[in-house]
Amino acid sequence: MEHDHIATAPTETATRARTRRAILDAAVTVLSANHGASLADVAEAAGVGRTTVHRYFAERSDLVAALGADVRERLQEATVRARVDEGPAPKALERLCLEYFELGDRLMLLFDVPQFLSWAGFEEETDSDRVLVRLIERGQAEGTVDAEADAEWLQNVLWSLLYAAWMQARDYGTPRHTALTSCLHTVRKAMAAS
Amino acid sequence: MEHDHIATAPTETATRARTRRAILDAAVTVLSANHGASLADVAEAAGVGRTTVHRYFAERSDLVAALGADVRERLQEATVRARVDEGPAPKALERLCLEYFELGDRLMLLFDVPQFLSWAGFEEETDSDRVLVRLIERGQAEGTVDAEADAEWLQNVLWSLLYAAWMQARDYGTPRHTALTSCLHTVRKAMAAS
DNA sequence: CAGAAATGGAACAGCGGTGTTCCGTTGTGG
DNA sequence: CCACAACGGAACACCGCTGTTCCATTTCTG
Repeated sequence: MEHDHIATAPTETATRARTRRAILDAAVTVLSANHGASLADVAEAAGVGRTTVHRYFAERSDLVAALGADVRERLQEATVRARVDEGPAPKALERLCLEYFELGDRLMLLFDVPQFLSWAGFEEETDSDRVLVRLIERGQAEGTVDAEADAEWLQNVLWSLLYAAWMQARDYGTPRHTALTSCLHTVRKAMAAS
Repeated sequence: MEHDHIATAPTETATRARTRRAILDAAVTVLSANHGASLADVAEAAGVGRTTVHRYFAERSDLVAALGADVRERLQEATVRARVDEGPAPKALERLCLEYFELGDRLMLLFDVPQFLSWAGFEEETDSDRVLVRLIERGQAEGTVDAEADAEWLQNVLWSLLYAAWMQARDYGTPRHTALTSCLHTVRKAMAAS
């Protein structure tokens, strides 16, 4: 046994950090396109040997877990950037959409492979999820967001529309900017107070 | 070789028709829950031997193809039942949502595994898809549906929301009726003329 | 009830992905 | 420049799924 990839305390080399990122990024691309892709596919996409992938992530589940952690981290950062507590709720929701949309393929993983986050993070509800629900509830209290709809449902609506927009940009040739604009338009209408 | 499962002309026995349905139904359930499920899983869910599954569908791809055909057929029937050409577009859209929602797990397959339909049916756009787009365009011409949004985008919106609603009923404990009501509410708002 | 239809299950070979080991090669940093 | 870290690739055993064959058993049907 005696794996050298656990990367514990000793300052992880810059080299290692780079290849690690390359693998994770490739994994996002490959796995978001095909959930059942083999590790060889990931390795090839990362421009790395299959062995090396195993050096960094002993088992497939380890890669998935790391992927989950990575996505969750970026989600967290995006949430912070959106400054959800500032200004009217609808504007904050737009900022949030914008930031989340930038997550790109990682968005697909979040949606398609709930195991990624539930498992890896163990927590069913991400921090970001809670932030989003609270934002919606704030809007409902403000009277700027539809209070007739359940906050959790509206949360799902937002995710679904983001997913739809990204898929439209990915599978159909729609330019990302166009898809995002449509998405924001619909989100605005769907969430607006009645 | 000499397979007896091709089920050509000779009036398919009632028995065979029943087990065939059992397998297809089980496949919908199992595969919608887990795309990578084995044929043994499908067989077990259908209360049938793995051998029997292969007797009806020689290869996995044959099962998938039959599944695609089945789903497309039901989609077609649902579309007819919705009488999309009658009355104002928004009402017709609601009827369509209602019918599509009843497709249940089959909905997930439609969404999650586009290959199912694209492949099997070979046609990228289902008949039902075209009907939906035309309905939306009719509404836009009538002035009863948001004309600022692209019809194809609104089509995706409807599918996404249906998906979200079904998922909410499936994964979270939300009663189907509640989920459907929320869904219709949001669809109405999202599609409404601005 | 007898024959045919339909099924279940065991058993088998083949395939592809996985996880691991070993060793030779590259390249990075002190 | 030289030692050590990092990597690539071949090779291996293992496992689960697949597709197929064969035969015994159950279940329709005339």
